[in-house]
Amino acid sequence: MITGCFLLGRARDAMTQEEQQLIEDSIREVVELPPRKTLVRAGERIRTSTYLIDGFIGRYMDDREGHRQLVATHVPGDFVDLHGFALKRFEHDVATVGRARVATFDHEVLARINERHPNLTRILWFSTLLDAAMHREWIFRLGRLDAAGRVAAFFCEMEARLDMVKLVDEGRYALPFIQTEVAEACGVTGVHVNRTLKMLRERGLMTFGDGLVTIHDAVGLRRLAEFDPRYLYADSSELMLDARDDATT
Amino acid sequence: MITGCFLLGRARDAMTQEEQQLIEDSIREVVELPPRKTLVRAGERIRTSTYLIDGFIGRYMDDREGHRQLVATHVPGDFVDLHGFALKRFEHDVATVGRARVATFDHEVLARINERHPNLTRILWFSTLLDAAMHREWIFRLGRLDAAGRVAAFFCEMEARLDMVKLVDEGRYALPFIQTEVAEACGVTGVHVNRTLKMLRERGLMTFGDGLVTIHDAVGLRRLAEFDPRYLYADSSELMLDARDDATT
DNA sequence: CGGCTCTTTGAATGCCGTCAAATATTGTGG
DNA sequence: CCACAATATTTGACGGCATTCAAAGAGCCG
Repeated sequence: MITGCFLLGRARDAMTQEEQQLIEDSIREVVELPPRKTLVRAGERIRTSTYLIDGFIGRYMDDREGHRQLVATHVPGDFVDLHGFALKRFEHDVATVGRARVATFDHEVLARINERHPNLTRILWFSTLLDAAMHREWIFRLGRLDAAGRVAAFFCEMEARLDMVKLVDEGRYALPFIQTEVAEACGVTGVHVNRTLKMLRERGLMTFGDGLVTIHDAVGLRRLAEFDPRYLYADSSELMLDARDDATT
Repeated sequence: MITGCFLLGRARDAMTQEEQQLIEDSIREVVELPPRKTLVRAGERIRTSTYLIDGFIGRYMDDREGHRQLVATHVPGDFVDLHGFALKRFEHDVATVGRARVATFDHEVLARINERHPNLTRILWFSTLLDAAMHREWIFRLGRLDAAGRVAAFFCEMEARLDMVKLVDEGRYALPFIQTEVAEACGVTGVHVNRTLKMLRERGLMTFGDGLVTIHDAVGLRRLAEFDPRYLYADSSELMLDARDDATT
């Protein structure tokens, strides 16, 4: 395994041995990226897709005054730019948060997979649908929750997603974000994130500092965030098997 | 054409004659639905997908107190539940807004398409990616725009999407929403939507009442909304052709 | 040590939510 | 067709959460 990491982290269970091998053989190269390195700018023609092996990547949109909104975050095991295969252009920027290691795939090989491997295509499709499910959850949070709920939800989601790829150790996980970046994800100001973190700390729910998150009261934090991890479809293998039922019917 | 409407509205250009026919032959039935009819509830096992021929459909999530957030809206020509084919369960409800007419597809036939028609599969995949692009735009709006910007953006997006399927006549289009529903889409209260609409009216930007939207100053409205329609990929046929380039390379 | 970035805290402003009530519109049954 | 209820729209007053502006402290690196 040249990636040195679970390829397609969680989707892996749904894939056959050959499919896993095929994906791995399709990698063009593996690259190390520095922090805050922009991979794709809005409007550029995209010819490769990126798989995140290690580190964190964000998708950003700017308002007229240049204020950023983080519209998605990616954790190790995410096929970050898979949708670029069909969209060809993004309406947003893509950049690393901390340092990251990624594998790149040319669109020609994805086109070949699309052409010849319908089951694998569906798994890839599924992984882009997960992104959409997370988007919907964020729409809900930004529309209905106050700052505390949003910030709590952000850390709950990161915990749940990182846990799926074994990057959480007893409620603790590394997250190379600064408070301003959390703010950009939650649609609040950095100052207010700071106040909110203080409140979460004082209530004994969680702490965040130096790129390390520690969740002390997962139940309380999830209640504040109205967090229900089902939207992450952690039991995706079950669902994909369901899908195979359809196929053979 | 039994649907009496453009099938797959905008994606149609990217499809061959046979592909269009195949989709049409895959329809199980066409159904009329009353206003506020729930099609799918969160958590239910989904076995069919819905294509919206006529009317409007929304996707809803509720907070703990029962307040709704509209996380997506669908206009005629949208393949509303296509992602249900791979997800099998939703984390939200799906319901009509006004009355609607839909076509339903069994997942078995979608599985067959997935299995045997890679190009058509990619087009369907693409259409789910458009939903995700719209989700991202809404995340940006909810995170960065004030109430006026969000409400303006809502009407701008509806105008642009309905225009693609020829449902806009000189800046006027039918939209069977009440103010509360606009509020649920924009993450503000109904009362405040009312004030915002008054302001938009007084500034000569647009009017909304009795299910009819009239845009008087599209440029001004779009500026207020920071609206750039590129995220809707209206030139999708161009992009899909690009994709075919990859395939034949 | 000095400059940089990040975090933390305070004070004042303001946008939007909540509560409340009046008006307008739609729907229903007699 | 009217009466009445239910639903939508509109407007006002008040309060609170979050932004903005400002500045002080903390950590890091050359």
